[in-house]
Amino acid sequence: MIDQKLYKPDVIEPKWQERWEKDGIYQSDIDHERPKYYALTMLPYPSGDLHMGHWWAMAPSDARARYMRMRGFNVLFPIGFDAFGLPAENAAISRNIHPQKWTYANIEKMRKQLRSMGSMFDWRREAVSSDPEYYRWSEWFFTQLHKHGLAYRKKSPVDWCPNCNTTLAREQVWGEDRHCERCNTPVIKKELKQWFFKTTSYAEELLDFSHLDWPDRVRLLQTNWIGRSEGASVIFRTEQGDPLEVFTTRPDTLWGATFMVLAPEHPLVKPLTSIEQESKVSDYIAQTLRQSEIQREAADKDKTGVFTGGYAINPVNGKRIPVWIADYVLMTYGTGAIMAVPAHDQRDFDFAIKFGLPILPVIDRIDGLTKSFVTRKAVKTGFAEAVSKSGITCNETSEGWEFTFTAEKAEEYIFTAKEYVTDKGWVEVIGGKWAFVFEKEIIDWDSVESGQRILGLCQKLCPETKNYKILMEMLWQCPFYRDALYHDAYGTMINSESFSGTPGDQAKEKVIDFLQQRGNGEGMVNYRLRDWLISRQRYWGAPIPIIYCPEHGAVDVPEDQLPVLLPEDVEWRPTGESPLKLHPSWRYTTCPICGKPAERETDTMDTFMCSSWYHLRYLSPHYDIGPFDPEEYDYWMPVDTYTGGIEHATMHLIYTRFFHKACRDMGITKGPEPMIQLRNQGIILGEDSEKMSKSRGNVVAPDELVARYGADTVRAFLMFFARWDMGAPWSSGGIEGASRWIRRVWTLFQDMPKQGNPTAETLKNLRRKVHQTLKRVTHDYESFEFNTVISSLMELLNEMVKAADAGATGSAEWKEAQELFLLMMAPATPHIAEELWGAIGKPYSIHQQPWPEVDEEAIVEDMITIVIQVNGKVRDRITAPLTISDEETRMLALNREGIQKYLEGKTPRKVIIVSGKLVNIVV
RNA sequence: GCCGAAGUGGCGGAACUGGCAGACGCGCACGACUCAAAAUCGUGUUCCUUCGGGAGUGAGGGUUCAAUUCCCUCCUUCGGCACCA
Repeated sequence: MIDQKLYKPDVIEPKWQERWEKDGIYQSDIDHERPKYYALTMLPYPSGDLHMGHWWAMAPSDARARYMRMRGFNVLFPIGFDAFGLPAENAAISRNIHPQKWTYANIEKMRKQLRSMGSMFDWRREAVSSDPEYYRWSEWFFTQLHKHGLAYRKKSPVDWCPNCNTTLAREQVWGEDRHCERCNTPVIKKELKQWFFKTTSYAEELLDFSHLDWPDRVRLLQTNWIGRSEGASVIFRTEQGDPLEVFTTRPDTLWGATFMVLAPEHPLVKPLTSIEQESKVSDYIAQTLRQSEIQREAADKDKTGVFTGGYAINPVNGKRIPVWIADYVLMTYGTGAIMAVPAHDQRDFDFAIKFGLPILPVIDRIDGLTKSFVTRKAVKTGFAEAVSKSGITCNETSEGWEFTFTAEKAEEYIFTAKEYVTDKGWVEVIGGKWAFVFEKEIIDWDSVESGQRILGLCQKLCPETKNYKILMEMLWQCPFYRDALYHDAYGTMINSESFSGTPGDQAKEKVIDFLQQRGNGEGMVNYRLRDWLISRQRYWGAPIPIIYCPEHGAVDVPEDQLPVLLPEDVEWRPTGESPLKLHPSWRYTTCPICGKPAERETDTMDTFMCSSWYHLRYLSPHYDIGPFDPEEYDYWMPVDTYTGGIEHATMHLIYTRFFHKACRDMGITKGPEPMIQLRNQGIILGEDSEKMSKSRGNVVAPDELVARYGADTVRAFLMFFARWDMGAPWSSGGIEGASRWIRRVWTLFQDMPKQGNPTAETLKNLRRKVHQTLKRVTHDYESFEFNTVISSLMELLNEMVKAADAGATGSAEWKEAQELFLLMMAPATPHIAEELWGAIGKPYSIHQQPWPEVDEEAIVEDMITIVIQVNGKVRDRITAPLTISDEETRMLALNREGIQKYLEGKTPRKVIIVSGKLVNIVV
């Protein structure tokens, strides 16, 4: 008897796990009588140990899947392993274990650990991406994409990790020093011929989230990642006649394009480079490449660049403009070339000032800010006074006068300036109007040429300005002007021939029409998103099923020959070459078309390929006439709830959406999206608030906790101790609270019913609390607020303990309370719930019971507390029946003794009554 | 620099739609049980206080009878992007 009273998770947990497994209560099969629910948690990588992060991700997801099951859904909650990838291969190199052996041993260990969690995984549907029966279909998908023109091969510079000896996707390169995602080694560049998937073909559709219930945060991350920008492609020509295409978001500034900048890697750099500039250009290219190897990003932001010696023709005005190269133009974005509009782009402005390139404003300022700085020798006495008559005030400094006014005043100002200007200087107007007033003439600065003429005149009058190459450089020296020289807002076009005067809101559109008519360009949308590089120079991945034939090129391995199996006997040399390249018999084969000698592709696929469709393989992991059984697909897909870490927002979650859409267009899948609802959990940090890692020694091992407290306690604590979507640093002390709670529950259910005479009120209150809790818990499971599920159950337990003390244990209300309590805790702590469910004489299994219904009537409080405030401060409370009217409330409140003293005999100015809640008396 | 999220007791966190801030738990203190300790149970626990009250949700302002909640400015932390044409 005493034994029975002790809570022994190490006994009851394995007992129930075995029973559930034996009875197959978590096997999910097609059942058209019940609504389906596909709950999916992101598949783990078999690193060898199930860590706290896995539990944190999976246990609450499991609880919710269980809850949905009790709600009457036919729930599929599968699991599997993302079993290809680098760590296995690194282990092979460093510890001389075959990746396969390492991986499968890890999987075996993790299966055990996962089972100890007591989750409702349907293990019959487990899929392992490194099984030939799995990667056969990864290869098959590649073939399909290739056939439909969505997979292609191109030579391109790739990021290369010298430590992992592999290509890295852009997404796998992190930080300012551009280090490898996995091992933190700084990456270098390498040119390789690689396979890509055309994710960019789906860029526009990927921006449409209208079918998805996904967190705003993820949608925003994806939107930024895809990086759509609207503008135009404009075709310039080099002087030699080669077309030079640029992408610009500001076609309205075309007349201000005073030079061009190409990425150093741009193919036209060579033909454009003049003999004189050749060495400088090649030096610069070399320097850029070297820098990118080290820390190009971290380098100071000072613009660097070199003139090629070549020129291009601006298609709108036929102007001949110099072509430069600079590292701030990236070959990987747009066309790798830009038209530089220094007056309206910060980077171009900095570049032009630094290298003395012409700057011409072509967009009017919307704020009209106009400035003029006048030196003493430039004007006759009385100038400031004369100007002040126009209502323009000035700030006098030791060197002269600073005038700030609006564009409307400019003409009047210039008129006055003309009267007062001397032959020793000039008066300039900049910002809302660009003009220089000399004694002999007024020159509008409306073209590059007039700018140069003005500068020439200034240099004659003021020899100190001799060093300036361009007018803007001279103005830039004056700090007073800085905020008026450059802007990037849309505004009325100026200095743009017949387009001058076009309002800012129409400018872009009109210029694009004009370009289109003349065949010089067109409206265009550009994306930051790039195609997905899937080639990996590694062994432990799904082989890319391609054979290179000298005659027929890249030929797909025929479907009936899939999978291309990984050879098991490979040699490990950390040379950077895939071990597949070193394998003599595997590599050489014959062409499927002509039968002549040919070579296999030796690269394998990125593991994101495997994880892009695992949710489909779960449906029928052993199906061998297709990647999945269409019948299963039609029943289960799409995934209803997908849970996992936010860190996959821009990689996995974009790839899997792309994959689904591409497959849809190939007739393989259906519907717009693969996963309808997405919820992200936060991250569990170490107790020191740092990321858990072996090197920091702050890793919390779930196995130890399970051994000490039991899985139910660990599950309950994980659900309770922090907001699931936020995560938090681990708190080792806190688990005691969950443990205590579990044991108190156990104790309460072990106690024999006491004799007692509970009052009707006690029983009513108990029932009310039970149903209030049910309402809350139901809501919280629905909305992934797991911490308050547990805290509500803790509150209920406290109430039940009180009710038991008040003698309620023999009542029907008590019985109901016990039942509902167990049903509510069942998803969170499945083992103890099952055990106690049996103990109170209910039939096995609690996990096959329906979720209870809230009795709304039982929830209603009959007596309510109304707060009485005076001037917004709580001064008193009254208890009143629920049915109390506002007028009664008012009278009651005003007549309270405790309130009278705050009123000091004064009549309240206003009394606000919130029915049944609060009275606020304003005095 | 740009975009986004968060900031509440000693700690994790709670608070529905603008209506009693601090639920629940940890920790701590005191008490009961015990030879003793652990466990368990009970009581208390935002701060200040002259014990009347007063202050208080990162800081400052605003709207309102009433603000953790709405608006503006700023600070800090975290995440993402970053010469994106």
